[in-house]
Amino acid sequence: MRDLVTLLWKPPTPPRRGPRPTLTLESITRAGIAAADANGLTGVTMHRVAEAVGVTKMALYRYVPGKAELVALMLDCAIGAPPDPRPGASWRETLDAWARGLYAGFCAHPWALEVAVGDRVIGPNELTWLEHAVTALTGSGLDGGEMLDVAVLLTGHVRNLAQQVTAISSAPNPERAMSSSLHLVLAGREDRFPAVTAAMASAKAVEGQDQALNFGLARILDGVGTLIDARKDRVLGPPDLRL
Amino acid sequence: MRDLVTLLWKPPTPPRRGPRPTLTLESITRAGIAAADANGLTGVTMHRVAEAVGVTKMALYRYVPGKAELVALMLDCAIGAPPDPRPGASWRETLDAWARGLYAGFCAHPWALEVAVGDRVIGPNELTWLEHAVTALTGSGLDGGEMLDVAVLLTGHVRNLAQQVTAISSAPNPERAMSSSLHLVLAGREDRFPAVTAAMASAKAVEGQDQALNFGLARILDGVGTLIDARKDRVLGPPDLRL
DNA sequence: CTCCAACTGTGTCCGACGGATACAGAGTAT
DNA sequence: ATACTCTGTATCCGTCGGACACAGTTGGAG
Repeated sequence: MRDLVTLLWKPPTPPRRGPRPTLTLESITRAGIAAADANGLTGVTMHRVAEAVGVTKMALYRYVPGKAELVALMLDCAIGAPPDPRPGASWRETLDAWARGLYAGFCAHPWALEVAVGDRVIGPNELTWLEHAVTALTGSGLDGGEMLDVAVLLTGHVRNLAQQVTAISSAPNPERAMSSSLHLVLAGREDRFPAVTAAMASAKAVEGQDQALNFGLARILDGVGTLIDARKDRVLGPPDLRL
Repeated sequence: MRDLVTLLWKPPTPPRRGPRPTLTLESITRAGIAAADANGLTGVTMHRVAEAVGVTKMALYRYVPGKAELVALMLDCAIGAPPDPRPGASWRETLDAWARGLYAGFCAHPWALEVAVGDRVIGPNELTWLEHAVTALTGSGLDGGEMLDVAVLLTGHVRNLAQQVTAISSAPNPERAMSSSLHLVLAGREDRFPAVTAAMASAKAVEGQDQALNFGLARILDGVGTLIDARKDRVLGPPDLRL
């Protein structure tokens, strides 16, 4: 059976002999994605996926070694390729758009959040996302490790926020939801958690669902900006203009 | 059966009649944590946990409605209470220590990372962590929503980094690992991902495992600091001293 | 053209797991 | 002492991932 690295990175080669495969890796992956979008990751069953593409469960194992590999394929396919950056844009603009694009992708496929964790083989689409982020920072004065760290930082924020938003929107009553379970638990215990209680009261409903995303993004990019400025200061003297 | 909110928030009340329960919610939770620490989340089975505490699988259902609730209890118990902040410390110092403490907790229980996602009932320990973060920011000039956003931002970064580190340390050869799978995939494809290739080459092995944590933490706190300064400027005029 | 090897999809089987239900025993209140 | 309540157990079921053997199909070698 083909390795996961091979599945992700090498184009599928049709065999020379025997009956033609009736399925495609991509059709299976698409079916899995559809199932996951509809019913979440627990809704993705070998049986269900096979049914969706019109074969028996065991036929899938001719294409994929197991469910874990299928899910990995689904992840890279669902995330897709990053959009081309606007030419001439600053590193900040580019990274901002980059992060929002990733955010949109995760919001469209909430199950991907549960999958994109831990030690896993990175797929071509995912690596292309990383490539774009590093490219945006190339020439900024940061070293390689710092560029990768920035990408990690942004990814983490995006994933965290996407989690929060999908959790809220999948709640029974998304309109009034705004961390309803937090309110529920906080009720009657305000004395034990005064700061959180005050913060929640002060936050009211002014927070749109994208507010936290914007906030964190601005904070992170501000922090990166000060680092870049500091690097430039050390090399070129005080800067005469800021972003 | 007791609700998850009740299990998390109300102390267990021994019943009035019938035989004494041989188990404790806490002993079961501890056994689950031990199993998860040893074999990961998939290693946590009702059967195994029951075996560890010396009863049959079904006996656990007298204490816990199901596996999901058990895992929720395990999470709140494993995270534990946050350490008391050093009195007199600045908001930045406090949040820095806060984040590092959370990081240590997640590193000690990597399975918790897979669990602390999505829409879930928050437990007392987890809420206390949040309370401490908001407390550190009280009086800084940020409004409630912003304080909560900062906590979310820091949590996301910590979780992301803990994920990365536990993935690396659980790899077959942690010494040379440093994103070994990335190297593996990148080999022979340097032309397709030039920026990432260059960044990895420039990053070499100088990056300690805590480097990315420190980097992101510094960036985020820098960004928060500039916001706080901006708020103070607007209210009090230009500040005469900085942190 | 024939035969063989390679390959595909199917049916059947198994083990692990989460959970439901019925039941027997233990202990307390009356 | 009796009745009631609660505990732990044994048994059963459905679902899921996966192993395996088998039959049918296809293309290349003789």
